[in-house]
Amino acid sequence: MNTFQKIYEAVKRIPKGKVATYGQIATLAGNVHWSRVVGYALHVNPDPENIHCYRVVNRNGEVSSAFAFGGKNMQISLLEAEGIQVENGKVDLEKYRWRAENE
DNA sequence: GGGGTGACGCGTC
DNA sequence: CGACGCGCCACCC
Repeated sequence: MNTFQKIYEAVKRIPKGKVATYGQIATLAGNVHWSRVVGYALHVNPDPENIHCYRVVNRNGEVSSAFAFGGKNMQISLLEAEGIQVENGKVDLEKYRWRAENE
């Protein structure tokens, strides 16, 4: 199991209508310090259809500005389509943050 | 083979 | 409360 593979698995675990932070993904993948690798892993995103990278937001709940797969607006639209309210490019982590430890 | 960078996170100043 | 630095891993030059 490669590091990237773990990250992808963690991202795929994010349920519909929920979002996860890079830190969450990094923790689920193995180490919280992999936050950078998580970003890079999603950057290469070999399987965007299965890897819902748009559900991953930074620690502030804000979508990545470098999300160039269709524009930041596209990511927000996808999140709203799942029932996630996005305000000013940010989501309410207190309400929409996926809590893996609660599963 | 070595060095620098990157869709980040957290602690400290 | 805002800004800066350090740490981790993988990829590119």
